[in-house]
Amino acid sequence: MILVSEKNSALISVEATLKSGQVFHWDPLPDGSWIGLISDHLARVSEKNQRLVIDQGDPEILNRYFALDHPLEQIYAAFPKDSLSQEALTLCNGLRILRQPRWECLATFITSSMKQVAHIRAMSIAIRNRIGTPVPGSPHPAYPSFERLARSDEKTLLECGLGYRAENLLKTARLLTEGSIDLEALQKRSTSELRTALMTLPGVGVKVANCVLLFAYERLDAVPIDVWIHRILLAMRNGREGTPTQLANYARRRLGPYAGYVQQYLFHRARTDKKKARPSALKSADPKNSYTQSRA
DNA sequence: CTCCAGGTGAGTC
DNA sequence: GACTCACATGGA
Repeated sequence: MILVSEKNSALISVEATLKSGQVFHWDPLPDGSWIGLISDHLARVSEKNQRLVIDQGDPEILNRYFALDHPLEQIYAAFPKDSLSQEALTLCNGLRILRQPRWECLATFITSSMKQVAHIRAMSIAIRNRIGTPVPGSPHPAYPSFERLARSDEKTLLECGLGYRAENLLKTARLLTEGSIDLEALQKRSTSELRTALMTLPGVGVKVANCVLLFAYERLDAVPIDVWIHRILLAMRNGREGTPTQLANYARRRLGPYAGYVQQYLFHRARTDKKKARPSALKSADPKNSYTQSRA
């Protein structure tokens, strides 16, 4: 057992990080630890005193994956001062934006459209069980490479519950196999060039592209705007609607230099809120939603 | 039963 | 650019 983050005291909440809807490839074990695959690298981790404990796996790979070098103090200092952002910060303290393998992240988010987090995970596990490559000790096979997935067919993916997303995932896997786009080489491009390139792939619109930018390319200012974040932005604007472009600009200004981080805290907070912050709850004149009055 | 979910792409103005 | 609509699936 290795206490990785002891030296630099890197704060982390493993549970918030792994359950925040940025990754779908970890399973909780009865003893409180988590087992998962990073590509085909098997790892088991747990948490002690808000520090990462590596029970199994390569520390170098895991350090990088869990982004223990992200300057959380600096990121927290840059959080907006409104009460909703500050509440999310308190409730999700230690949540880190991962550095995920590009393809896995891209593939899972192509399947994410109009699906709940639990469904996305279910589809991913179905794909892994069906056409993934087995890894000894792992509860599920590794996610198939794009070359491997490209050799599959639409019928198989439909049987994994993908519905209309099957065609998009298959086409994207085939484009990558043909070499039309090199996911690794794209790392060197500017954020906007990278976003444009990703959006040429079937099933990748601006929201999925921003997820991949944030979760796999370390563009910490990228803000995916899904239905939850859309609702929150509206509340921050006192209900004032806007075009997608206007809301994106607003989010960037309002959430600051680490807008992607703030967004993930807001997203996780909203989804795990015991009060079940449904659309109606956010729009209501409930005095608890006092953040609607605050300004950064 | 209806409603919703980490949206996208095609058609249209 | 922005708006409208269809698109499969499964849980609440």
